[in-house]
Amino acid sequence: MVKIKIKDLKQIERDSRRKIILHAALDLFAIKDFRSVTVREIARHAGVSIGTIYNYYPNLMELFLDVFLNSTEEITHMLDNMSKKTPPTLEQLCEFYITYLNDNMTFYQMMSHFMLGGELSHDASQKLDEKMKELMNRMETTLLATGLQTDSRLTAHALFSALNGIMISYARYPGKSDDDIRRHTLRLAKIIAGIFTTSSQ
Amino acid sequence: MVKIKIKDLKQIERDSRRKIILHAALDLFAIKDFRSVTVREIARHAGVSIGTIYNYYPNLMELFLDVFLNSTEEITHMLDNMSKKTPPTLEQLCEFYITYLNDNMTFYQMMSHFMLGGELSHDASQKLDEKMKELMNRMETTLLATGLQTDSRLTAHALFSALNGIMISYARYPGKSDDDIRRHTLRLAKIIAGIFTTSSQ
Amino acid sequence: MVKIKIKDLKQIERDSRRKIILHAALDLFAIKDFRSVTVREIARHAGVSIGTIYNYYPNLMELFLDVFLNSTEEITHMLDNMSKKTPPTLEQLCEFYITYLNDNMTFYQMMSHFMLGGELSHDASQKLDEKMKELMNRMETTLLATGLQTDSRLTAHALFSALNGIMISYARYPGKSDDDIRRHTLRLAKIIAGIFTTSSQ
Amino acid sequence: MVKIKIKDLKQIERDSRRKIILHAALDLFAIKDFRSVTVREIARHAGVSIGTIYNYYPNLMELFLDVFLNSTEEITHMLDNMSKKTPPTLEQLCEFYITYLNDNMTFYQMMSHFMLGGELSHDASQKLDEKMKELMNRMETTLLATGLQTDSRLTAHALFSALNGIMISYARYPGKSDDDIRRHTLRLAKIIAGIFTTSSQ
DNA sequence: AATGAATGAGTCTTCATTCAT
DNA sequence: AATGAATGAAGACTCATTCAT
Repeated sequence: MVKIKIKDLKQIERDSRRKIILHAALDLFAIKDFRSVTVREIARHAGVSIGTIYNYYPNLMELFLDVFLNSTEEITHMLDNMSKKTPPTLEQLCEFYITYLNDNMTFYQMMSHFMLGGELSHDASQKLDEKMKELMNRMETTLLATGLQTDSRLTAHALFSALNGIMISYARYPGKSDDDIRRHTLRLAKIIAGIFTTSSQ
Repeated sequence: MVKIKIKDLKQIERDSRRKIILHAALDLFAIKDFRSVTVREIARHAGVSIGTIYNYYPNLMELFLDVFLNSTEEITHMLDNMSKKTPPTLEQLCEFYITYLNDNMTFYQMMSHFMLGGELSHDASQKLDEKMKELMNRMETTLLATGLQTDSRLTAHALFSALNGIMISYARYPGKSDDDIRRHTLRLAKIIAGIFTTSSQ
Repeated sequence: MVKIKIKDLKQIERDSRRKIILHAALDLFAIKDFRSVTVREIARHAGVSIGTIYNYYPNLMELFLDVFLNSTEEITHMLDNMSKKTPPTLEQLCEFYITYLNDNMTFYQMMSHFMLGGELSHDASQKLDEKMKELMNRMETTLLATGLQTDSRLTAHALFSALNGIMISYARYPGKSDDDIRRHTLRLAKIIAGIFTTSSQ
Repeated sequence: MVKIKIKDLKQIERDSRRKIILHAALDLFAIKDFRSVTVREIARHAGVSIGTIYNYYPNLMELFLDVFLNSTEEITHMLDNMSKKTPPTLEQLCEFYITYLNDNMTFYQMMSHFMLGGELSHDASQKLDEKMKELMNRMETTLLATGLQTDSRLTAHALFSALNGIMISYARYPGKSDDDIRRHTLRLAKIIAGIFTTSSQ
């Protein structure tokens, strides 16, 4: 009994330290491109040693992936919370997602990175796909609620694609402020929502 | 008279060597992630010295950008050629673009890179935007031909976003062959085309 | 208690390794111009990796500066040791300094480098000036002991200048052996000493 | 007859182009450390091609040396012109030389470079020594006029050394303006002049 | 004589990862 | 479990000089 408790405590401690590292990384991504963040920086920012980082992650990529997966989870949770009161309309879903992307550019950069070039271990790949599927489920649910009759899964993919694509087109617009970009990408999100809604009905 | 000819010849030679370098790079991108291609590799592959690379480009990024801009131009040209006979339908346009992306994954990776994190010089940024606009023009034209009445520019952006987004979602699908991915992304392209067509009419 | 000791030991080890690097550099300077010594050479000569060099110095220049500052300190210490028995006469001081310069040509080259073109960080600049002042103090003391009444600081500067200048004029004399140069510069040192002595009294 | 004239004209043209290159280099040295000036820069600034530079100088070092020797000659000429009216006092000589050094820091940097590390060809070395001797002659003459009886050559060397040394001590004084440095080095020059005068009499 | 593109050896520096303590 | 010094492969880029035209 006592043993189990200690074990649990240890696990809790381990988890919390892991979270500290995670958030240290996240903090840094807010101020610079994640590809240029170094282990040393993360260690210093987290107040731990470099070696400790490697006690929690086999390599940097896995840490980055963990940050990404956590964001994906966060999005899913937030969507679920939204749904508790009233299921969101397609437009609300799109707005929410684009707002999240604007607030977390790193999330989008990482998605690009992992979905395209990322050399992921089989295990990591598995986890990634799982989280993505959960996110896709929420999109499909909303699409179905909108009245979509056929190909709901494919259409969810198309919607997901469309929303992600918005950032690629507008995240970097020369001479525009962050606010301009936010406003513009939201407008595009509404258009996408409108098109998918019309065509669903 | 002779002088002018010599000058021209020099320019031609310069252009052709530039192209050799460009294609050497392109070749390498076919077998490995462009971010991991080195100057040395490109030089060796092009049959020139490292120094020569820097005689044509101030740095690696500019070379990469040139490769990207050339691809963008190529797409635009191909679209224009298609249009000469019969203006393409929206579905044809989408199919064409996704096919191109499947054949040139590097193009998509570069787009991600430059549109998101790429530290471009003002000059480079300018060129990039210009080429993107030209591509957007073609999309808008097709959308208008489909019967779209309002917000044609914004809708073109939305379409462009949606198509680009397809790759992010499916370029890397665990355990799927290139052919599977091609088939799948094309199916998504058709769905997107369908949705945009329906909503335009 | 034990902890403190371990800490101390670590510091000692760190200092000693730093010294190893320092002396490896110094060794190399004896056989070739310090501006042409590479990190690789120093690393190999010190028996450490290149990375280790950068663990101790942020860049090559700082290492070079450290070598220079150590020499300056060495001179100051040697002068202090000389003074313990009997304060040196002006002539002895001049002889000693010129002898040191002959034995350590790199010291003089570095002085030229850092005092003229060296792009030093503010911090480095500070350290440099501090050490130079300490050296100047010794010169001033000896001048005062010689009977100088006025402008002792300025005169110390003038003396320092004059001695340094000797090397610029004679370190490289075509067709002369090291011994010839040593003899010649020492003769000039004596003349300088004589002039400053006469004029002080 | 005609042939000779053409030959002469060619020589004149050659000389004038050489001078253009020389002054282009000199111009650049005014704005940046001579060690960081590249052949390309000089060529561009002179309005000639890189190849042309190498038609006039076997390598960069020789060009730098030429710049240096020209400066030395200039100093000698200026001293001779001063002497035409009234032979300068020792103080005037010192003031003049230090003023020149302040106005032409590159001259001093080059002197350091060539006298210390410069890998000069035998021929170049010869030329260098010759010019230096001529400069030394002027110093000796003035010293003799001041009343110096013995060791005039050695004392001239000592004087030369002392003056040169002034710059090494003060060319880089942290937080001082160019004007401050000029004033300070001139003050030191006067002290040197005073000391050498007193001791000569 | 003038040109300037081509050359490529050689430089400093970075940084993920390891492993002895 | 935590530490952080050591490692060293690898990269982009420079620039004096050459030489075919």
